[in-house]
Amino acid sequence: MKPWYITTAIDYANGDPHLGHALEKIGADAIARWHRLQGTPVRFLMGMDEHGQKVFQSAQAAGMSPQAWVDGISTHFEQTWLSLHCAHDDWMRTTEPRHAAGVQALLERIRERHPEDLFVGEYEGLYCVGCEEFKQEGQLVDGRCPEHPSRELVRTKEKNTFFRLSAYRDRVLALVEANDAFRVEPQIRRNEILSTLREGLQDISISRARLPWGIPFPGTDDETVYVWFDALINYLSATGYPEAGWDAIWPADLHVVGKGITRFHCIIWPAMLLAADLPLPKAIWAHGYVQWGGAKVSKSEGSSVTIAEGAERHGADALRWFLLREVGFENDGDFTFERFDAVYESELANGLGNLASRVLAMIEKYRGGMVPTATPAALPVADAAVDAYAAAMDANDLKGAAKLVVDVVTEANGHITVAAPWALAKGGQEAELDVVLVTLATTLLRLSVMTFPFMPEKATALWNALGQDGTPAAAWTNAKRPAVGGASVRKPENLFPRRES
RNA sequence: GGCAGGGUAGCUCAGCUGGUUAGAGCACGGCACUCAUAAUGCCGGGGUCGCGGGUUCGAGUCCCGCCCCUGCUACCA
Repeated sequence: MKPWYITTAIDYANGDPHLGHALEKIGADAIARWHRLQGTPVRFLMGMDEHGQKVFQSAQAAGMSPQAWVDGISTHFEQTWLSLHCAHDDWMRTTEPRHAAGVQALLERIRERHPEDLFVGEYEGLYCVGCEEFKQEGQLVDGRCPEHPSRELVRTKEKNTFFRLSAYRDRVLALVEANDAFRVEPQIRRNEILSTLREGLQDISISRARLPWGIPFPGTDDETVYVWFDALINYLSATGYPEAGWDAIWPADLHVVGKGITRFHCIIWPAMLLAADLPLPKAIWAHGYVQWGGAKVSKSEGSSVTIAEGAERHGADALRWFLLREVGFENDGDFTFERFDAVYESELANGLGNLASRVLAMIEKYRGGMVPTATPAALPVADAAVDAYAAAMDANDLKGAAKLVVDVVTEANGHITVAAPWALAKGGQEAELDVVLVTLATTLLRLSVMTFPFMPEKATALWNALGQDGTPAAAWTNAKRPAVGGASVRKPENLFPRRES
């Protein structure tokens, strides 16, 4: 059975991972876990983009070989994602031989199927000797390189191989308009892509002369593949392409990317695949950015919170929860410690954590730790939340799904007040008390399943506290029809301890 | 400049095709309860709905103008 194949953008090996990267990986991980929750085999790809001018320069500046430089960065990124409980199945690095093989095979395939789409042309631009790279008009300040204002820019010509992107404009436009086999989401991003396509496309240069740090361009002496063209292909090369078996994984079901790189994923990448006569990914999801006190967090130089600081505050799962619940996976959102602390305390410590604590304590106190086998009472919000949650997760509405979790917690707390189990115990109303306790335990079981994609460690702790073995990783049927009657519970350490202060 | 999306309580946001006193969560104040992580539940204070016109019996919700914010308009990655 073909796995459900999800990818994140590969990060450029030229700096440290920051919260902006983290949102993407965590969101994609939550989506991957949601599919696994339903028993679907999933393949989750993450990785690193390790070629290009800037990497080469950074390595030189650090006095290292490019490979040693990217080796260190790759390890650092992967460890960071693992520490945030992102459970990828494959870690692709564009400096791996399997990737170079995929890139060259794809180029050769395009040349074979549509030879007219690859042609030699001349690239002309303003070259800064200080930076050793071409500058765009928009990058210039007073007609000079902002990094080296004392140097003259040199108008230079370079022979490059071009990809006839313009030839695919109509087909890509039709696909994006149809929004069926190839979907661009959310809609605001789709609209941007549509307007870009309607304005028309230019052919793009896809090779670089004089840059040794890259994949050799097939059929040339000294050219390397332009880093973006190379990078996009990682999604395909990670399937093993062109080795047998790649089509058991490809096409991707979802590429998760940042809103800043939709042009590459929604226009260039499908055009490349069309040129190669290969299937297109089913969907692209472009998330927004994390801001730090209203300012951009990405690309800045440590002026904002680090991932380590964020994870240390209340734990990795709490950081995951906050990013998906408060920042969100569609629009931009703000990260502040004030907000993080407030959400942690109200929703996790006082909300979910305290609910688990009081319910488990009552089951221990009134029933010796055994969940009664009575039939649970209906809780309208919780019962409806299961389907609503599934719909939200299917739509990548992680914020909405998280809100449903909070709604269920709120309803359960209200139910306790109304049912007053302590009064039932005092009055000897044993049957009624059984119903209340099994209803609450059932709700907790549901919550442990629903929170698993967001907070896998905490969800598992709750699952185990309810006497369940293993993890809720594939337990969606238990959310729909939870059965905990007869289970032996044990109250765990506080799931979400309040902060000492 | 063009295109797109926004500007609603201290903060984060809901408000569909215009209609009774503009809503939620957090924060804040009061009350209740005791199973619980001094948690929870109930009640309450708090808003010129960016600004100015207009249409209408009636506009946060439609039209015009203006101000402000964000993104896309780049072969940077």
